[in-house]
Amino acid sequence: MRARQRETAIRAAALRIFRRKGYHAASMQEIADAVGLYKGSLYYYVASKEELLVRLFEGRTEKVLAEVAAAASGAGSPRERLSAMARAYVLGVLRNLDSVHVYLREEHSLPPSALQQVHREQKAMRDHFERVIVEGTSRGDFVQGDPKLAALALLGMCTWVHRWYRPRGRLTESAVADDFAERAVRMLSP
Amino acid sequence: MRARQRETAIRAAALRIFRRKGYHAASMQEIADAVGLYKGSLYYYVASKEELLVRLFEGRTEKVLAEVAAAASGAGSPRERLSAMARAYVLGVLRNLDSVHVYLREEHSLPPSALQQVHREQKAMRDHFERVIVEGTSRGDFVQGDPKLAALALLGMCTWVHRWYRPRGRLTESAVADDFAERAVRMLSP
DNA sequence: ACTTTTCTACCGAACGGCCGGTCTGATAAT
DNA sequence: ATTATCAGACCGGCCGTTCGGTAGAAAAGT
Repeated sequence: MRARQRETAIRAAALRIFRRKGYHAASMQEIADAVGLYKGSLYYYVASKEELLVRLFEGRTEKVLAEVAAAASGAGSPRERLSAMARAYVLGVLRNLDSVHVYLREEHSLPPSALQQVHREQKAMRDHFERVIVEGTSRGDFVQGDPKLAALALLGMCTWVHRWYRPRGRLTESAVADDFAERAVRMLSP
Repeated sequence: MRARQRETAIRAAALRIFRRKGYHAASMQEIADAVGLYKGSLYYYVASKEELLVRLFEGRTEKVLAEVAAAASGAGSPRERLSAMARAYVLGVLRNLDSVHVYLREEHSLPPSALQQVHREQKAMRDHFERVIVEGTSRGDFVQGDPKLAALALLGMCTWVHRWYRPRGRLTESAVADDFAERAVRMLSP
């Protein structure tokens, strides 16, 4: 009931503020102000500032990781699958800009165990791409080359959209995702 | 004389520490410890923590910006020039990993005027790439497409190397730069 | 040659302020 | 009456910053 909404509101405010100012520069007071509470009252919902940050990381990559995994092991040629993966990934980034910013920027403000989890997720994402790239290369669909480097190049290109995309700008999320999916495939095609 | 060395040492320590912990999480005490001074003594060399950060940004992009500009307006086909630009850019990133990390991560810890300067530099870099891409496209060397998006994709891919490159790892700086230069061209080739 | 002053580089204590976090008594809802 | 929720004062601690002081070298005066 009300408590649930509060908790959601607190998390949402924290995410917004952490993105804008960074975790360390943000104060619990600001978050409290944003949800209309006094600082002390936050601790009814949250054990600590750090725990709040950790919670913001939890489950954030689940959805896009699942989508990319599905595209990776779906039907179609490696080219088609890679395109779908890139598209899903870019859309995942664009639809969660605040999360992505915090996820990438505050990684090392996390306690060790949470950091490990983040690294596992990132590796899982890389592995999906690498697998499809290897497969496509062995079939001759993709140019020869270091598949690890290829995956990193691709993910870099797609991750970076979070730094320049403006939600109410010239381009829709879909337009960017489509364009980048095409580029991803072309980058690997002979 | 000695003062000069101290100042250099302070900046170097600050850069290292800002990269490892982030600007706000780092304390003047740590920087003082790293150079063997008391934190109060730092203020003999530096007006404030913020000024220290600003100084770390100063002139950081000058060299690579000049190299990329030279490659952009050099001889050769757009393909060759773009390749040289990407190579120069990647090398610039790889050879200044600490600076790049701080540059990208602490951008918005800067006072407004310094932030403006950073944005100008970033725009200048984008413009160089965009110009060559437009030229190559009009000559038919590159595929049709949004040149702004192309530049952003390319720069994203190349900038992202700072997140995964390990100086004493498997790959030399040159190997990565060469590989990425090739990928950059391929991404735009029909 | 010897004394005195000036300057540089640094010390180290202290300061005000804000931080994350705690505590308690009041309030509002049931 | 009981319980869930919150207001607001409060704490210790660390933060960036200031500042009076000083050792020692260099420069100037005699």
